[in-house]
Amino acid sequence: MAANEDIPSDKAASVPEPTLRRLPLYHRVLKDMLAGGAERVSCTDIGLELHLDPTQIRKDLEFTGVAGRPRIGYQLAPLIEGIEQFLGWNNVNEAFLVGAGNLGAALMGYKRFAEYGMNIVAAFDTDPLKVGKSIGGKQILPLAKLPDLAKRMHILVGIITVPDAVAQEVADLMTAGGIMAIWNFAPVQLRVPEQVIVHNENLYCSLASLSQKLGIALKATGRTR
Amino acid sequence: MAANEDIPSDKAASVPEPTLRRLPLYHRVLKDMLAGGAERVSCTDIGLELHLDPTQIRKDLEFTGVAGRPRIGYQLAPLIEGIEQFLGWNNVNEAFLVGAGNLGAALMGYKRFAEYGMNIVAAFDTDPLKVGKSIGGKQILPLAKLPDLAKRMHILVGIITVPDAVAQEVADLMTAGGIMAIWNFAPVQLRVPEQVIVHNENLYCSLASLSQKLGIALKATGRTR
DNA sequence: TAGATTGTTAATCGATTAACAATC
DNA sequence: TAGATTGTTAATCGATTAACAATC
Repeated sequence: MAANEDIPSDKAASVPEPTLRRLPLYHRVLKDMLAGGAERVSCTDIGLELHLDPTQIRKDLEFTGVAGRPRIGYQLAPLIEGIEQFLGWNNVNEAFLVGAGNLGAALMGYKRFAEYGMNIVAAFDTDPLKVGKSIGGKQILPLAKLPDLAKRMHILVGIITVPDAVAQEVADLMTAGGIMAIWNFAPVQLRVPEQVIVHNENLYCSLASLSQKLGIALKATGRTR
Repeated sequence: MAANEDIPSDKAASVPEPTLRRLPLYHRVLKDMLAGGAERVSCTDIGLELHLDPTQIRKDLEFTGVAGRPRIGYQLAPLIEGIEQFLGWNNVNEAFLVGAGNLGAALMGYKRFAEYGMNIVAAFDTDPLKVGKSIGGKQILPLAKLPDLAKRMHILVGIITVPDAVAQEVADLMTAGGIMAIWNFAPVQLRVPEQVIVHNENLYCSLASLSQKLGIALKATGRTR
């Protein structure tokens, strides 16, 4: 219990989730400003753009290790670079996507994922009509080949965009293939070995929050549905 | 400063966002249990399923107003009903979706949105090749018609699945049509009148969080990319 | 009865916000 | 110089977790 050292990796591990989710927002704003010809930026400027508190932004930016200068603000270019570095966007992760339906195709078409540190290198499906074709320049392969290929290519990220009923099965194939992080779009609680990171993108949960707020707002203004 | 009354609408307005996002998870688990023939459930059971703390679940469920009984737990059917009631899933909101690309098509295909209180009634696009067709039984109409139609049909929810560059323009059309809540999938900060609720579904932000965690995990286990 | 579970109050934890000295 | 902005510490706020009496 002696020390509470600032081992860098420990520090990185302790980044608050909200900070992690705000950094990409700053990144985008900063890029826009740079494109607009600016060279420097203050937290006040960013805050105005995103409706966020400048102090919070300053605290978030501190995690990147990029320093600003009092009265001057931050140099745009190094700050952008610092965020990219911190979020690991320079080390691109290769990913396999399973489920070449509409959602899968949409993700395969997100050209800018590569800029954000992820590159979908292939897709998998069980539908014989889809296998063999390609979307956005990425081949669709038979699902059965996933574990072997993942191992051979050292793929560490898997994206699940299949119907609920088969999501667990797909997750099993992924972990069998050595995949360490799963981005799961199926509204299902996946059971995976504990070292595997799962990120659930459950649209029903987002929707619930949105419609509950709308309900409250309508009630407040006296409207009814 | 006299009282701090428990006006129901005030209470509803103060539901913590995390609670709002967990309730749909409970709902799904409870539905599964009901389908499996169970009649009652304890918070311990739910917690085991979702890897969540039973006390937290109990606190969340309290918001719905459904009471459990010590030693017995909650009756499944009334609890499910209570969550649906609380989240407003009985009052289905009609929604317009703009951007009939892959992502838009995927959302139009989510058959179960209706169960979760939202029904996409039509889509809009500017692409003449898409206008006039339909996806999932929903017509694709020319974007220019949105404001009028939204007003006439009293549509209150808009979903934006267009490319970044035109998202603001679409948001403007939506607010012009009286839309009160926007579910925005474009990674863009929308400027809207302050009474309009915006929910950003920024996949880049989710991705950032996932890949940063993966980076940490790899560093911890000594692996490199 | 004994013990599991609810409902609720108190303690902890972590993130946001405020305050302010340092400084360019 | 004066004043804006950073960096950092302290205060506040809100959510999670722990504790425990009530009760079935």
